[in-house]
Amino acid sequence: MEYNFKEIEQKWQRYWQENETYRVEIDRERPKYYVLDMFPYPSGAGLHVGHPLGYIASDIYARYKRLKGYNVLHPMGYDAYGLPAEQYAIRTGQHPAVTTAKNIDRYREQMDKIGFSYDWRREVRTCDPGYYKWTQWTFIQLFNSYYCRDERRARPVAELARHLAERGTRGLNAACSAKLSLAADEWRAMTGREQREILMNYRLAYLSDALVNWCPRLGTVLANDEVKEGLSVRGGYPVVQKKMRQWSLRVSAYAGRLLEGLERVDWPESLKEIQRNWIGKSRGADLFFEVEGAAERIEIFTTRPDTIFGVTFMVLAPESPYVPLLTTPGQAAAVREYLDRAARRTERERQAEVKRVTGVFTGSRAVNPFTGEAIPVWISDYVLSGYGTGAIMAVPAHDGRDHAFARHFGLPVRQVIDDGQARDVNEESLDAKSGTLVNSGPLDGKGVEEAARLVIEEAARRGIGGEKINYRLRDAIFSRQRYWGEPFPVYYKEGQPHALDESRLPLVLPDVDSYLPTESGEPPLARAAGWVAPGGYPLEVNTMPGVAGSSAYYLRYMDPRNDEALAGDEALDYWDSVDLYLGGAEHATGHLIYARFWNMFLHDIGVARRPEPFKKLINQGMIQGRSSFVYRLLLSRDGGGTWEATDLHVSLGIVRAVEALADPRERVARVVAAGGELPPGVNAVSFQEAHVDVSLVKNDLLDTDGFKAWMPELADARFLLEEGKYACGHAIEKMSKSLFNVVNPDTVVEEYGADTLRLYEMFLGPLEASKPWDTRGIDGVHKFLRKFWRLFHAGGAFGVSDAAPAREELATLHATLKKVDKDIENFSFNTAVAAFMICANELTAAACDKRQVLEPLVIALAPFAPHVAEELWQLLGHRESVTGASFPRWNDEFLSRDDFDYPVSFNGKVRFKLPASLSAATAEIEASVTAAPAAAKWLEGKQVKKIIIVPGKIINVVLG
RNA sequence: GCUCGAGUGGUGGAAUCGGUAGACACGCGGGACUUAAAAUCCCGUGACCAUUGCGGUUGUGCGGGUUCAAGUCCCGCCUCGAGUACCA
Repeated sequence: MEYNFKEIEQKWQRYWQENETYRVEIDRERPKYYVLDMFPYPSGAGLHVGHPLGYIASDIYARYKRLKGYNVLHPMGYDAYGLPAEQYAIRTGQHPAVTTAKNIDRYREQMDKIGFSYDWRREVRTCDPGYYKWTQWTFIQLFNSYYCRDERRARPVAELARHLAERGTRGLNAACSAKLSLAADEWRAMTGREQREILMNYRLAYLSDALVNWCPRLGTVLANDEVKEGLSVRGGYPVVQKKMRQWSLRVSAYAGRLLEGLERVDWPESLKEIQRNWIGKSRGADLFFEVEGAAERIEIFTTRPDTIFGVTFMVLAPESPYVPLLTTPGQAAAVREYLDRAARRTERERQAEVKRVTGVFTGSRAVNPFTGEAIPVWISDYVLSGYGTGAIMAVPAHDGRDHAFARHFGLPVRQVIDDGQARDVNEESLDAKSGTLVNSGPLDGKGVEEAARLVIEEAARRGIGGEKINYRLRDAIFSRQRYWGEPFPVYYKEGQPHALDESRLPLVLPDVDSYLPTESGEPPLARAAGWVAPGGYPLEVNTMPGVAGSSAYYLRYMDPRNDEALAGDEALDYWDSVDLYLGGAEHATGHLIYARFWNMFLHDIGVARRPEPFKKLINQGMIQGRSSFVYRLLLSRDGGGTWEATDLHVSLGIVRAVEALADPRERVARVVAAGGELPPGVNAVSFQEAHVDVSLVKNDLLDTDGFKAWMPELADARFLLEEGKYACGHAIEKMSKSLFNVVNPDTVVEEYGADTLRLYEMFLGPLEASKPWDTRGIDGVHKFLRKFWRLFHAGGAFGVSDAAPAREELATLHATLKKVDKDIENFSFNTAVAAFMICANELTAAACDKRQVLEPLVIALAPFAPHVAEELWQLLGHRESVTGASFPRWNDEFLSRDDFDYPVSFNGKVRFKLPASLSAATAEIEASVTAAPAAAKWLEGKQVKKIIIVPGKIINVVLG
């Protein structure tokens, strides 16, 4: 019987569906394990072979854990809100829900063909009202919470209001947008409206006028992680800074906890490093500078308080609130001109011109609190409004950027730190944080660290500053001016936002007649008829960003149909948190920060059971495309002045040979020699490289008939072959439709089967590595499956022997089981597949058909190639599914074969275990030691526990 | 610029704790079976030298170092990739 993968795979996929084999429920008798994939955005292009890489790996692990006896939660769903469906709606008028549902069906169909063990009853879609009810619910909890720094957790805003009523801001240590100081009676004297305005500064979801990334082409604001190098990540459109009234999440309040939490999770070090840099903790001081002739004090943040005696000027960000307060009438015109120019520039332009120094003097002077010296206050866009206080003290001698500014505007430079090397700080700044203080009055002679400490102490004593820790992480802009997203559960009363009553959730996304902004520039939701809360109050017309729906979906999978809570207590207690999360590293500064923040908040309010949502995380690499090329011959009759195209396509080897020649006549002759017929008068040849659809290419050889049929204009194509074959060129590029290098999993499944696809994706290389999809080599794993199948079908028909296996056969089996077990635990799936291949080769060579050997191998192979495993298991006479949850066979007994005294490890290394000392060694070992006198000498008098030898050579000696 | 990571045959990659470098697979060469093809199986395959025979030399980006022993550890470079980018 042949290995008929098509029949087998359809049969078992149907079986799993009909029997709900992967349905999972809470089971207190068994330990739980939660394996999660990052859920996909269902794009119109469908899945290509790169997408399932992580899904296959997590599926193998989930199946393996089931065999180990765990109750495995392994769900899948869709991040269904997003821009492409909305843009498609704008173009075609088709409702994004229709587009999305269609794409989801296609994704599901493709995934089903690969044989995943998801519990599909738990599927979630972020655009489903039953799902986003809880996204909206969480938003209301954020709106009604503030962050208490003393308790380091979120607390109800109602408690904050009580505190303000009793004691004002005294004794209050809370994350806040502004520096507020308020007495209790002041608070009590306020109107309700005024009080709400104050509270808005504390809420974890808050509305404020913020400087935001506005993308005119997309017609929406974007969060920092959605902008790269001044362009939108989606589409690559320019972004400008704009002041707008927007919702934000107070992620910055959690910066410290987000940083510390990284130490408790098992994530790739590189990913943690990215998050650490993004959170960007820096330790320093904040200091206040008086301004001559003004009541205002300028607050700055510096990491270098030790350089305070070197401050020769100050700089404000153009958007700084100090700017209007400190601009003198004489400078007003110049300042306005500078601000106008700064505001007009896109982020991209601003970043491109980093090296160009620009700025303007405010006319005001500040006073250095340590020297009493008056120093000018400037404005420049090299100071960012979003970091620190948006104002700095400039120390040109010890900061490169300040130095460039001082040089450009002729401001003084004063060295206050000496690193012991002769240098001129007028030429180049000395930025290193080491050396001895000079020109610094009482600090002279001190080291940098000590000086910094003394300045902070002195500032604190005088009430003009103190130690300060600053984070780069900023609050997340949380509203989008788009249609296809969660509506905010918010209405406006007297111009102020109020949270909708929870009983009114979900607030369902209404239909609109157009997905474009209104004439007055309002988001599409403003078009919805009757978009008002009870009482006629207008509802919010912004929608939430993508991260809203993707920040707690892993909790919802635990209890996806619960209408009373995000997830019930029983489910939360049992499933706890995600044990293994698999996804791409590109989400490091987006989803993976927001999800941690969101989860920490849900933990604070008693929903999530752990502060960290994802215990272990693995990044699967990207799969790139491998493009193929054909080479069309171009010829010229005037020595290369003008070229004319031919329909002759030349095989790669000939192209290479011709291109290696410099002389045009030799090149022409080479083409003719290869069999190319050229019209008379041709005196130069060249080639035009063109992408060819990779489905027409196999092992770099072109299917020439298929090529002719590919496009009408190629129907008359002719070929210049090598040994009867046309060889294509290739290059590694992004997998993309326009490069004709997209490979769909369906076509691979069609040709080789799902089990081959699964094995091959794993065999391609380490999970974390980025690698190109290269179909050459897929035959190798397919051959393995056929070989494995044949072990059970030695005489053509199925048949295994119940005879006792030989020692060698058992040794092969046990080496394989051990190796595979270890490799799965280390997520080294490529070497696990290799171990199966070695095993199959050895058993084939031994013509082994013993049940005792083959049966355990079926179990071990089941996580990787579940379809063929099920079929063989059934042929072996079992009724129970080998991949079902009720099949926990992968235990110590299954693996423990230490009783084998074979001194053979997997790579064929020979290991002899010796008793306590060398004197007890066998004569053979002594002979080896004699053959290596240097080693023997070194061994003299040492207690030896173990010696590893190869013939005539000692490789490892373990001392006792 | 700063931070992190990686460089191994013709190719993808293995060597998991410092212990026979190149597992496994592709490709390539040779052979068996076959009227033939497919499929399958066997042998060879880092480079150089020697092949009448065991074999010898060299080899993991470059230059040093530690060690009985280095792809692996240390120091200094080179190249490539990723993240970030005026973060005071």
